[in-house]
Amino acid sequence: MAEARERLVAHLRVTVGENARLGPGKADLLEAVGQEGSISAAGRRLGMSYARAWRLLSELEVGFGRPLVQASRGGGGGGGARLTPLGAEVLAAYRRMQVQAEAAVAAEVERLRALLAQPAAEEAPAFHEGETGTPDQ
Amino acid sequence: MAEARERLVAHLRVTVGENARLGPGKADLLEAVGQEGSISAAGRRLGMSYARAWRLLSELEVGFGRPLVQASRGGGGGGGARLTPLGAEVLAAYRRMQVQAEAAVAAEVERLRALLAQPAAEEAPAFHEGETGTPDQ
DNA sequence: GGACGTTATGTTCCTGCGGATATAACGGCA
DNA sequence: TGCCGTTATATCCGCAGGAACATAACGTCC
Repeated sequence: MAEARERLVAHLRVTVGENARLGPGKADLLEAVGQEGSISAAGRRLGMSYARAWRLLSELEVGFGRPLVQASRGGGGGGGARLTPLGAEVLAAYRRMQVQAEAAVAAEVERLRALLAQPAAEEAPAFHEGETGTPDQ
Repeated sequence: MAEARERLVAHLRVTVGENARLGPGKADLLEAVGQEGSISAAGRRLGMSYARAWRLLSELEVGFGRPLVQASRGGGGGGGARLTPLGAEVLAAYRRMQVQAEAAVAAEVERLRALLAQPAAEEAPAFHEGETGTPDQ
């Protein structure tokens, strides 16, 4: 579900507040944390180090002003992490946006794909002329 | 118009063919080339080196199988570049997708922005339990 | 013919980012 | 009372990617 990112036709990155940026990577990470119940397990599943996973979540927390993940040390299994209500809400919102954006874009992508398939159709070799709108600056 | 990229709420990156990836950076570059009539002038305007601008355009050409920009050396003003019909079409399609995606996403972004504004509303401190779905792997 | 500005590459240097590693704290559990 | 796996940091290292620089070719204009 995270590797499918390679096959998405449209990748979406949204800027919510001033510093709160959310893209496919952090969305997948939130999802993995919610499913695995652990930051380190989520990192392993996504092929990233715990340190990086933690840093990404920390960036989210800074950006949103409060934590999207609530973690605990010690205890059964050593500890764990789960999404806060805010975290779950943010993840769900991102997934909805992703679906909507992909739908909104599908037609144009299809057009582009068709253009890409065309075998070039010789274009007039004429061109040039030095009208450099605003030369140096 | 290129600096406004910082203020976009939704950044869109589309994958058209196998290797043809198009995001805000290359879209702005295509636009600048079309307006300036020169790769180097476009690079200057976007604050990137000519080498980088050329490399990005080359990536596009490889990805789409044929050039989106037609350039010429020598002549009045030293040479120049203009968008091919394909290049203009691709740029226009990307701008349309960007607008549509942003519209499709606007409502959810507004919801998220509202969540971000909320002053936290104390959340139940209860959590934990060690159900590590798929532990190591 | 020389100057000029651009295209078109290659090469070298530098820096930021990610990965790996180390360490400490934590708290159920055997 | 150790043990264990996790959270939470800090530090160091390697490398990819960008910037800067160098060079050559090109064609029009003076």
